Amino acid sequence: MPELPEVQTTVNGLNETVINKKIQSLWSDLPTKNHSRKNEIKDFSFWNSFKKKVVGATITLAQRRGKNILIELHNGFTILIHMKMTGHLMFGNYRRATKDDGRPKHSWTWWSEAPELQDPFNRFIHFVVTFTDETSLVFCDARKFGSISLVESNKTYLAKSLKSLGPDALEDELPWKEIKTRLMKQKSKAIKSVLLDQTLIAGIGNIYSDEILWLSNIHPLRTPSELSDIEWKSLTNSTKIALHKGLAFGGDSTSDYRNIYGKHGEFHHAHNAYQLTGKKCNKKNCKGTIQRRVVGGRSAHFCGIHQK
DNA sequence: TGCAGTGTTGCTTC
DNA sequence: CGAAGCAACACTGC
Repeated sequence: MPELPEVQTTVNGLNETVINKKIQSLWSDLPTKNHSRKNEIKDFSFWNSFKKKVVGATITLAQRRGKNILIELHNGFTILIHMKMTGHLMFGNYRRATKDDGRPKHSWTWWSEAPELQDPFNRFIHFVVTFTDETSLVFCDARKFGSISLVESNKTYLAKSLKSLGPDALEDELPWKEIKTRLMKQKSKAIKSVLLDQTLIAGIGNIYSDEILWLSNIHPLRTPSELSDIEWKSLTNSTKIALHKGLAFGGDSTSDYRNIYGKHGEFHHAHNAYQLTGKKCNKKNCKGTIQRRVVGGRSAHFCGIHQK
């Protein structure tokens, strides 16, 4: 489930692999006629105009805003990718699978000789950028929730998915007072839900919100209006710690996340709360047990003893 | 076997 | 207006 650390890991990988590569061709099995998602490649007519603008272009830079990936091209356009729940990008020597690969066509559309890129999830590759040197960037997305679109690079602020984003959760100059002011805009909602609101602060998802609240000793049902300044400072500090820890572990592969080289992240071995229902709380001297409870339609995992 | 659960976002409904 | 529910999709686990 790509959240800020996973998206940043992917963006770092893109900058290590695809910069200055020229796009030779595009393939996708997502576009269908008259898809309701206009301005995404899922819509057949958009896919045709997308190809016209992107084929022949050279990649100059990859960036992240919240959970969005921006791939800038030299020709003034930027490819916008959101991985949603199960998406991930991988780079390598891929080719269309053939009968000789010994696998049923329907379960293995693209193939790579590299052992680390031979992943069962590869049967969910739905979008492929092939470069002039015959390497490829593939987008793998089991549930097809991901979105791919195109914007003019100097008008990214107009893109629907970007214009309403709050400040980035990893922005260096984001003091606790700023976070307090932003999150107080939803002062009577559960803090768990408020942390997930991308318009208030961008990049936090369900995994890291659980970890942040566990670290800052705050119960997920507390509301912003109840928090003391000490707790706001703690929340701010914990946000940085949890996200940097996720980054240091190369992201979280609880679900199907892979980095650009096809490797798992390791953060799911380092959780203190997320999906640890029934486990003893790891907090020093805490006798609590992790419990699960639905908050604002999402599952929250927390320790009912030290999170108050 | 069947169905709840899994995350993210945006749209619809009340 | 805001909150709640649902759709997009596929697979896992009970």
